[in-house]
Amino acid sequence: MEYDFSKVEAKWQKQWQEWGTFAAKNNSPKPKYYVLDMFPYPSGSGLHVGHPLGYIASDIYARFKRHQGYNVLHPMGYDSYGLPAEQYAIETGQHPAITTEDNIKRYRKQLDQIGFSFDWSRQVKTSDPNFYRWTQWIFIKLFHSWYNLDTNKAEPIESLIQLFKDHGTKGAKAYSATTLEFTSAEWEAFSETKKREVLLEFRLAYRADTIVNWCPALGTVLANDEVINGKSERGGHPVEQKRMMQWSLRIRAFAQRLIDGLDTISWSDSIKDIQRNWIGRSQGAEIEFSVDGFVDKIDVFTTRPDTIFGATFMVLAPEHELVEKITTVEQRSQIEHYLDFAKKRTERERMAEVKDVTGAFTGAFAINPFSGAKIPIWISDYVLVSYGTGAIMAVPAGDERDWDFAKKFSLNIIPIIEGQDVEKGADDKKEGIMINSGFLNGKTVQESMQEIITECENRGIGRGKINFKLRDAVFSRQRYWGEPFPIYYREGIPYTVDEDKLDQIQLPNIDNFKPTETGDPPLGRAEQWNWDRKEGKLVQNGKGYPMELNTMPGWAGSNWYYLRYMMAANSEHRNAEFVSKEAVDYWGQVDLYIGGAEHATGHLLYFRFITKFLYDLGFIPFDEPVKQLINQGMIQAEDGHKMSKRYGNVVNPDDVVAESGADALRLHEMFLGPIEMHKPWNTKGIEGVSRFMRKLWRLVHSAENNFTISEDAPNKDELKSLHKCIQKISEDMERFSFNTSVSAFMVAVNELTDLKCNKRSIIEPLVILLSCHAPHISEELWSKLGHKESISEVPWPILNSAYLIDDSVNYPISFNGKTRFYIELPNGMNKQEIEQSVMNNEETIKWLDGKNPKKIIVVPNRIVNIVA
RNA sequence: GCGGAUGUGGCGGAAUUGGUAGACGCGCUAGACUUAGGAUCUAGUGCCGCAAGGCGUGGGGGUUCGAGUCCCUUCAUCCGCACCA
Repeated sequence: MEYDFSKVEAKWQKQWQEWGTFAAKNNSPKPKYYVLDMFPYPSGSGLHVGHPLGYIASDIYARFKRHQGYNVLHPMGYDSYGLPAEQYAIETGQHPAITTEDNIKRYRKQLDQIGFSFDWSRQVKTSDPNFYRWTQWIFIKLFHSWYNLDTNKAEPIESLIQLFKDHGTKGAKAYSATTLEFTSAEWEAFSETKKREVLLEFRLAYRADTIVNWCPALGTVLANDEVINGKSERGGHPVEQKRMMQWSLRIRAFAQRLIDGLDTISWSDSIKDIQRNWIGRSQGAEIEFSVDGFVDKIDVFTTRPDTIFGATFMVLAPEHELVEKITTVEQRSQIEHYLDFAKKRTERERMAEVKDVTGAFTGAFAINPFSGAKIPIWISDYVLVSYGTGAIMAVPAGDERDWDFAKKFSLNIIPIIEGQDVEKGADDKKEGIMINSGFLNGKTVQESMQEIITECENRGIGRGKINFKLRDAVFSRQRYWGEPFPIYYREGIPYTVDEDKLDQIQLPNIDNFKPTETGDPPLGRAEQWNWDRKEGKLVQNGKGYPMELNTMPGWAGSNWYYLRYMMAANSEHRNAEFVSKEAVDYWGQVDLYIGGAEHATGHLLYFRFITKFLYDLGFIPFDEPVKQLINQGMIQAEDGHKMSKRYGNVVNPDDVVAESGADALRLHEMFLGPIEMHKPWNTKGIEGVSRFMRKLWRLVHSAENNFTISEDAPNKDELKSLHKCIQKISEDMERFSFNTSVSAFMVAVNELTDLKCNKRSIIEPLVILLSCHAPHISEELWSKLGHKESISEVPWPILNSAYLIDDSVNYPISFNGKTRFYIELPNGMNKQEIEQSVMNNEETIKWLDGKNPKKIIVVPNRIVNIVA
């Protein structure tokens, strides 16, 4: 046997562990670099060959940065709370804590044998009480905070209470979903309970009766990003809309900052666009319409206030609060019929039947505040209660949906921009000259847009307004395997457990993970799940105050886990703070984050939000978690399908490592293609990288497998091969082009094999270059070369570009852009000299065939093109 | 419908600023060594053609001495959002 990878790899993995080679130090004179992976959910099926792709890439980069002299933080952990473990528990009765621990052991074993340079001493598990007490602590901070629109940041709730005391609601520009008005005297007169109720409207973690995604099969509510096409992300079960009392996080308050922050970070355009789209900012105006015969007004949101003279009817969402009130006796049965229809229609049906216009007339009329016209008020489910005001002014000349609606129900269509043909369809272009629009006639669309808003403001019936699609994040789940809320209830009002008592609020042990017979979440089965305030501990049910029965969603822990890694395992503050000031000041933002793009609207949005929140409160010195993000592509199965147990096409990295070794797996995964692309696995192809490593091994081993190294001085060709490789690998590292570096290694070893080069001065730097991709064989050769320390912190080889320059250049000679032959010319000739040599060449004369060239283009060191 | 990405040999892919298209690897063909080889080595391998030569980066057009690369247009595939007023 030539190179015994299994022995060598096991040896170095053990050695690194003994040496503590990859432990990051929290006090180091070196510059810091933080390379983070998205930590895995430890599922029962273990890792397949696609999972380590991003980990290999980040590991290569982390190792590269160590060679460059950085103090690198490269941690790993487990996102160990979540649905699958609990589903498994319901099916088998196995406690999720046990299965999760088993899965973690298996993951660790799988990860270890790939040779990652993780600092395992900093490992986090989101289901570990020492971790989740800080997830609970952040929740408490959210609960006790509000969003100040004056300072444009989150602040402790005490400052809002002070403003209410001093000035009532007049004093505070506070973000809230509702509009409340009271004076300071009224505030002071409120009961304690009333005050708490009012504050709940402003807290960043709040409990409210809202329409949520309810998944009956999973028995829990889900956040918007956990619902894909009307089905649950986990399990693919149907999801319905339901009104329920739930905890939410007021992420909407941060919508604008979440958009603005994208300009400050290097993430892919596609992820940024997905987030912008999801946040869904749109600029327009909110305008008030009065209802004929009622004192009530209807607010509408529109992005085209300029078209208001063309608003010939109005449409309310079926759930709009005024529908009941304004419906006339004659129209009552029709409206009730439609409400019934709309209620029964599922989200999926509604989405599938977009083309099919439906609606009903309330019998009521609104007054167009500008044209003065009486316009009919309809209801239809194409208007969504959750967006804008749940009501629109319909301008059929300018909006396709309004046009379809008007056509279907024979409603009036008035052209408002010159040249519109309202018989053919709607025209939504923002250009042209206004007509039929009173004082706007003759003005451009752009002018009118601003004028109408100004006029609305003057008349007190409207104002400019920005709307967001982003909805607050539903934060409670009717599940067991998650963080318990540090919340108890007095008279139905939520109170937080004191921060210093959080060690008491651990997930209680139960043995049945289904909802209770009364429909409560599984925590309803816990025997001691009431809070004794005075003693500061959990007590038997029936005593004290009842605790919250919901748990937090799967993504609660990943909101902030990257900060916890900064705390060294032996830090004295570890149990006193979620992260120490020294640690977060030193490590700062994550410099490089690698993970899947599927988290674009979930984790990657939520943890930006929580980062901004913690920044506002002064706990951390930055408001974006990650400077640079890379989304690795998926490795598909060889048949082009997604790798999945269902198709039986899963390739297990354990098998690959057993058969070809960890270095081969690492090199092969990188060699498959660019890190961000999806690409199929190729079982045969791994032979190529294995051959490459054997070839490298043979370069410095005799036929009898004895290590042989020459101390001779290198020649020009050998130096050129090496320095070409230094240049290529260094450039590839900076642009994360790990596939091309593998080919550069192969080129170098092929060339050195041809040159029969086993010289120390060439092999040593080459092994350093390779050590990021294939650390085991590199470490072995490094030690054979006589070094006692690990290769991992040896300085990166320095490029000398003088070695790259050749004595001569082989010029392709092309005629009209087509290469015909080559001429070898000495390096350093100027344009005239090159042209002279080419024109005197007999091949050139032959190809010119007596003609005079019209033009000769000489690009030194590149090409000569003759235009004949 | 809106937004984003990707199209290059039999396959994965390379070509960083417009300058030798197909690096590197897989596969395939032939040969060497071998009792044997899924080991190793040598040579070859974009397509058509005996050759000279011609054609080639999804399709069509353009700019340029020169285009995979820039511009216009079109098609296909994948991903995200979707009656968002």
